[in-house]
Amino acid sequence: MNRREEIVDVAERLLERAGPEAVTMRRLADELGIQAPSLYKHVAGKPEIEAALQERALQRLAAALEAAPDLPSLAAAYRAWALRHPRLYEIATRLPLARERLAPGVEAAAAAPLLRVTGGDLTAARALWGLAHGLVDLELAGRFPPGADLDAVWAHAMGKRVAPGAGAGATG
Amino acid sequence: MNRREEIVDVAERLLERAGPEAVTMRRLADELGIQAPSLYKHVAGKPEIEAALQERALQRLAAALEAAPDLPSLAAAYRAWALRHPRLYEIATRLPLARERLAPGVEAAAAAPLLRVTGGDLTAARALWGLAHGLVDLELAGRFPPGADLDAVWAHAMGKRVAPGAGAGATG
DNA sequence: ACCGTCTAGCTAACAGTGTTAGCCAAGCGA
DNA sequence: TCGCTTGGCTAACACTGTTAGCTAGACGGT
Repeated sequence: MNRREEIVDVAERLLERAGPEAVTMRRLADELGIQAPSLYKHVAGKPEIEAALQERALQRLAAALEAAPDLPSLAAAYRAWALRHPRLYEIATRLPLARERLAPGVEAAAAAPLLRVTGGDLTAARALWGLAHGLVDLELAGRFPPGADLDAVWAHAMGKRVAPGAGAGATG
Repeated sequence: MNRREEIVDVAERLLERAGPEAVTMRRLADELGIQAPSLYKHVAGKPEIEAALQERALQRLAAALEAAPDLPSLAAAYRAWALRHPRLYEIATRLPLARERLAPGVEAAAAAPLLRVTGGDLTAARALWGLAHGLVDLELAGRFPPGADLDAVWAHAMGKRVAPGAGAGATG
């Protein structure tokens, strides 16, 4: 339908299949059978495409966390989604949030599952987010030594809590 | 002395003063009064420069953490250094570790302060790193809402621990 | 049926990126 | 003095995002 959405679709496929450096204006145009400058008839520039991808990634992440009933399963879901969609996770998380371009409610929707698990405690939810994000980010960057038992790290981190009154639980 | 080190020096200054997108081969050459291709007489390519910067950043971070006696002051030192040197922190942490190019001991030196604070517990140290890194990374990316009380988040996170038997402590 | 306008494509071009090839002057050891 | 190595140089290539300007076709109004 919308050519703009078509462009973002292609960008998302390209990002997941070939990595961020493959998401190039000319490559996008190729994939659509047009020339690169024609993209600018539908999109202001590459940053706008990236912002659209970021919004999608946040929505996907939020959807993946929605079903988790408690802290351990939320942690597992968070990590699992990030590992399955590393490029999307990166773009969701590394890019400074373009809050103006972002459709309203997207940020809140992504935050909701964390807040639910901390019983509405905002500070605890932010700490939990930091913890989960940090572990995932370091794992994705290959920063833990090759043999590191990350399941144990997650279990330890979530078991020792961050959220008040949550129980311990193995993750993988 | 070594022209190679001179190049990395300039790269570091440029990175901190003008941001990563300013660290360009031609800009580096300009700063040294030579032409860009001449850089390749001393350096294999840009990735090598980035690896050298990453190594430096790790050493600087390790030095900043060295003096911290306990968990709360370590957390404060970690956050303070990252906020004061956001570009260096990024390059230390975002780049996949080029372990071969890295001088031996650098990684261990950066990890040591965390391990000390967790009483040698490797799993706890990794969880702690994940927590600190996640909080810092999200803060640097501007991902917490404008009014968020991050001091409280740090206090909560570190107070509720991750390391066994550490006490609570305000951070800012 | 014609006229005008808007849409969505096109080519050519620009400034910038990392990088390679090939030339050349200066220094230095045998 | 010869020859080699060092560290510069210019020119060029393939790539990046982006702009200007042209044009074919569709659509609506008179």
